Amino acid sequence: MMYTACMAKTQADFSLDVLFRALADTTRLRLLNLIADREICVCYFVEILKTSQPKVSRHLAYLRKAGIVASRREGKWMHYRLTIPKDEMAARILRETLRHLQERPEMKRDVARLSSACCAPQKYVLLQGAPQPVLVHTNN
Amino acid sequence: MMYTACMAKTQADFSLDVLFRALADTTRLRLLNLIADREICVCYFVEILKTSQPKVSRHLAYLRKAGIVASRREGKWMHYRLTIPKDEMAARILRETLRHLQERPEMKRDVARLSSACCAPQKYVLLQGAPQPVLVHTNN
DNA sequence: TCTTCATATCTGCGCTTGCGAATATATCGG
DNA sequence: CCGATATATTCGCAAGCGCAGATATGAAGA
Repeated sequence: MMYTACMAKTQADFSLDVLFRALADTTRLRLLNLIADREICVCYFVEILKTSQPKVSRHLAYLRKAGIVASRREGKWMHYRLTIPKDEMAARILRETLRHLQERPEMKRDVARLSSACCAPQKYVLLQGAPQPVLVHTNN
Repeated sequence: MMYTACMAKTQADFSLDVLFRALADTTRLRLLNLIADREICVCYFVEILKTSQPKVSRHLAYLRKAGIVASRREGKWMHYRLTIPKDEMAARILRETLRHLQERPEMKRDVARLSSACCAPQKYVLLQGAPQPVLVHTNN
């Protein structure tokens, strides 16, 4: 039987290493940190991480297939948000990880850059007219 | 500058994704679970995981380079033990992960098999004369 | 020194992953 | 329908990883 990351979402056969593979990349950790407590659209990731749009999309797709984020389309824009895995242990580890990430200087810097980009989107050509990130309540 | 996993041990430039890559494999998770609270020699891993010795050695080397385990030679035998990373966040995530692993049925089964192998090593040809695992105190 | 045992490393192969570049899809306004 | 914009996917390549099998190293004993 072929085994893909997206099949690991059920409680019974979830294996932790799927989660860890998803977390084992700096770009994805930065994305997750930004996404942790707000719904945010792709163009902001591109702007904050100062990287290419396909790269961001690819990593977001990876996280989506791993069941950690979900997306929602609103017109031209795609909004991404965190989805806590059903598996209790995975959920705990993910929450703990996000909590720790938020203490890291580089991660704080990303969030700060996001705020300033939202306050002055006219400075960022790509962000003009883009829907602003929205803080959400998660059971952190 | 070349960047290798073993360089990530210092507090300053430690990146979490190194830890996550080390955890992103089922064999390594099983090894870590067995190693979590005892010092144990390679031949037991081979016997419990029912896999090849080179495979076990390779994964142990991977964990060693990631700074998660350390080894000690005693005559012919190599003993492996857990080493909590210096980085506080990595340490916490690792401890939390190990705690969770211990609740998983497959992981419990491994530990049970280890006990029975230790109680009756004469049943296991490869383990005759091998030094028995020793429980250790970690700051879990 | 020769042999044996325990463990580590190397070799070659296939699979996965990450990347940039190019291209495709989807939505919107005209 | 057409062009522009936002995002996703595909392609080709290079690097990394996991594996089995073979070989090397290191320690102990005859």
